[in-house]
Amino acid sequence: MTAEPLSQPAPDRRQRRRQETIEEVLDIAVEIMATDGVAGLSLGEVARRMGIRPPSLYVYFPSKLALYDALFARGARQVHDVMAEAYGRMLEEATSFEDYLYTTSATYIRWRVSHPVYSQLLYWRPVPGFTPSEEAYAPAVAMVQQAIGVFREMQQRGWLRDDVPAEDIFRDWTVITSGVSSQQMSNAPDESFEQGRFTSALPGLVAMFIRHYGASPTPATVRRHGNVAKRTARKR
Amino acid sequence: MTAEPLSQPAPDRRQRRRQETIEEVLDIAVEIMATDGVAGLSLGEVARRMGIRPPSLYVYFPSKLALYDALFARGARQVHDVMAEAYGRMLEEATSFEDYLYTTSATYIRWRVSHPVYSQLLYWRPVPGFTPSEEAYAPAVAMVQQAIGVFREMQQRGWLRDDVPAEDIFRDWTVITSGVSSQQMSNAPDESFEQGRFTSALPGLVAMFIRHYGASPTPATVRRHGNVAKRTARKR
DNA sequence: GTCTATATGACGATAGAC
DNA sequence: GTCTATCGTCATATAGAC
Repeated sequence: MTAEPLSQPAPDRRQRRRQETIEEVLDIAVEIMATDGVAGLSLGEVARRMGIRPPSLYVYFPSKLALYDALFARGARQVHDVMAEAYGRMLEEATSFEDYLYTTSATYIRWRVSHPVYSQLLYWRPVPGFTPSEEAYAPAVAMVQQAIGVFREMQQRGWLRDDVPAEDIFRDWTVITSGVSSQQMSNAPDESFEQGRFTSALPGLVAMFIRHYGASPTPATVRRHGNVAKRTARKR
Repeated sequence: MTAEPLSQPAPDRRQRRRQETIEEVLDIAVEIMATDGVAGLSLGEVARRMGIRPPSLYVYFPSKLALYDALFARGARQVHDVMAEAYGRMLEEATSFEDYLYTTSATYIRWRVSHPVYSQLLYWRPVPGFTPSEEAYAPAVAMVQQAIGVFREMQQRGWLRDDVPAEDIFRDWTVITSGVSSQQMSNAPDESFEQGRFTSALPGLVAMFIRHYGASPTPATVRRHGNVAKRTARKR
């Protein structure tokens, strides 16, 4: 019948405090991986930078692999959220397939090159013995499904060829986006998205892709979504 | 004045024996990295599999990083040699830019997906603190220069647009080849080049690339190198 | 060139006191 | 939830005998 004594914080407050500590561990882990490599993460170094002793970390993570899994989950959720926002917004705002494709893929590539640690953990699997759990991986699956759904919508708008399955067109586009990200991070990791020697090739690659996969607009499409005539293939 | 005693082998023979041991170390190191990850290589495990003790390895490599450097050099030289052969042969045999581009890039991607360990070491740098020496890196530089030179030759043959620098066109093409390699190794590393879900997209990507960067053949070009009319952009 | 012995240290993880 | 103490393992690397 009495209120919670001050020395025993309410469960939700304790929970929140715990979550804050977990976030701090993840932040510091990312910092360490940025300098020592993804596989160079060590619990001792995390504890040292937090000003605690290594065994205390086991209150929050049962093992080092569990920490990697939490990092994977965090990265997958972040990129999912960023892309879900971009997909949704551009579905409303895009005036052409070129507009849609450039904006969303620039968002994706910018995230990857500005989060190289997550990018390596999520896409390159450099940690021996670590495989992400199904829960951690789920946002990545959702992101792909949403992206394919948007490509289908593009086909229905008449912005995209519909004689090829949306899955295949999307697969080809992932080759481009992952190629730009990979080349930029491998060859010039210190260049920003704006000045990168590979990221700056993106507009040209979008144009190439649309010349191949873009559909000629019907008059109805033009009326609904504006003039996209510039996308039409030039005769050589 | 006397011949070399049997217990003191001639210097060249000793040298050869030494080189054989070095090659064995490299072979076993690759085996270990294939299962334990590139960063999971350990000298103790190498020694165990060779049936020797860890200190004996220091006769051949002064440090673990030196071993990584030798592995990098070996991989860079291998892919250089494979590609130099392909470039040279296709310069003579190719009947079209499509023919040239598909064959050489298939060679490159096949090497990468069938040598995932070297591919990670050369392109993803997963080892904390390791940077390849200039000598080890040299074949990679030579390979890029040769490839750009071939693209220039393609421009002179009239197979490739010459209103864009060969360097830029080649950069765009590396985005495609590294994208296919990266996606295939990340998402389905156990699929072969022939049946891979991304590698099998290569012909379509070649077609897309040529639709954008291919040049219309002049009559003289056709006379010299055969009919390439099929590469001409279709009117939509 | 190979060995034994050893220096030196990090690592992940657990037990149990407070 | 944090600590001390510790276990067990493995690592790279060196010294010096044979």
